[in-house]
Amino acid sequence: VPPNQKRAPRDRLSREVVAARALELADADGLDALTIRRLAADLGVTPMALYWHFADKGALMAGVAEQLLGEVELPAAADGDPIDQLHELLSALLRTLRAHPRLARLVQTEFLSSDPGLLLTERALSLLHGAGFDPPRAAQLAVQALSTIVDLVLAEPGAELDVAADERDAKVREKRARLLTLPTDTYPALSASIDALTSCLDPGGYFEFGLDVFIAGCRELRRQQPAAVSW
Amino acid sequence: VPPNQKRAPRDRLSREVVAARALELADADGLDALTIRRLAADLGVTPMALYWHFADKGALMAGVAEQLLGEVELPAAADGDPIDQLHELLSALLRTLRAHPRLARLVQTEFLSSDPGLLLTERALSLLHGAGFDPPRAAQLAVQALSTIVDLVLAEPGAELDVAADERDAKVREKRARLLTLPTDTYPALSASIDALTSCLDPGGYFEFGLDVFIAGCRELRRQQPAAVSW
DNA sequence: ACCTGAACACCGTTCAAGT
DNA sequence: ACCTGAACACCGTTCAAGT
Repeated sequence: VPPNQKRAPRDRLSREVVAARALELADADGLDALTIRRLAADLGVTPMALYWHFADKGALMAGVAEQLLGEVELPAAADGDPIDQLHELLSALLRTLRAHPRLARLVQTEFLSSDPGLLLTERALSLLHGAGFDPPRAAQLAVQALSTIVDLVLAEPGAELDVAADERDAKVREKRARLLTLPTDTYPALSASIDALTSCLDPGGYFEFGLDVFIAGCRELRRQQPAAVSW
Repeated sequence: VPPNQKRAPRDRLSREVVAARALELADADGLDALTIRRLAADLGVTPMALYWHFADKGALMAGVAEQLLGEVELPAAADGDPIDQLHELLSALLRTLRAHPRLARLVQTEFLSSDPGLLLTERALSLLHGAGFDPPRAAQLAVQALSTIVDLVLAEPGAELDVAADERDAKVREKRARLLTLPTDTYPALSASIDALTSCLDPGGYFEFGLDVFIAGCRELRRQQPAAVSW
């Protein structure tokens, strides 16, 4: 529930201001709280006003995803190991998603629905091809790479992204409490991992390690690939 | 839209039959089509009847996830390389999710909310600990492993799991058509990968490769870990 | 071109009541 | 214990109308 700051009283709407406000709203209260009607009220306008700028809710969501992915600072094209460059590309995406963790879930399905998303995919794809993967494998790895980044953000221990910020602590405590009731004889490893599953002492290390698993997998599988072919 | 097969006329409801029918409904028409009211109508009962068996929709969803994860055939505990065993464990999950791809998205958030999910997590966790990862890293990798499997199912090219089965082909064609309009000079790699992004010639190979990336990453990072400690 | 207003179909859920 | 019935608050969206 954000401070109901009405925007500048009576200027015109546009795709950009609608998407930008939607992004703020979802940042604060979560994706599920982002409804046409709430957003319209927040913008001081009738729900139907939004339908002038977006065909339907799906288009609005795509617009929000576009806005978000537009914030990713694509690293300059360089030479050197393509897998190293992929690592940097994914880090750039990660930085943006970490700034808007509640929107990560949305982006998951919208990488191919806007220019910034397509550009990101293009870069990943081209780097993986440069690394020697054939077209279907490069395509698969590109998608999997982006998904992995999204998942890391969504699964950060203790983040609880599906509730509003002020309910987070309560939800974490409840989750911990439930895990603490588990019988330690049937769930020994789990019982010993409750802390690690419900809080993140070192977020930097968490994200680095998660990204490294994927990158290490790519490096390893590259060796088993035939030499690069042009497509 | 499934053939509206009313169930046996007037027997009692139970958590199990409700969850089972919900699973069938979501299998056929997708998760978004699984509403309390539709499910109730399908079961020949008032919406409110379901609230006797489940506290709210979230609990119903958790029940469906439990039903689904209960179908996973956990491999017998064995000795041998723990990472090999993890591979088998993940393959078992993959088999179940491939049989119910539209439910994969649901399962993503419910691994820790039912016995079968907890057992799966426990096994993964314990194998990763056995492989030499410290508790926080083992916990992270366990979660990441399960997420990776889910993502592979969700992202299978051409699956289009968010629409009903009979709309799938139309949606794939539309997606292809949109990608085909992209300028090939700014999206060269993407333009060359349209087939790979919209259809899966060899699903078996797709899933095997996707799983291998993760497993290879685990093997690689294990070397950089200190020796196993007990916790 | 841009927005309002009223209406529709659908949703999850509460609360009281039936058997 | 198990289910119904009526009601409420909220959704996305259509359609006609205003300026």
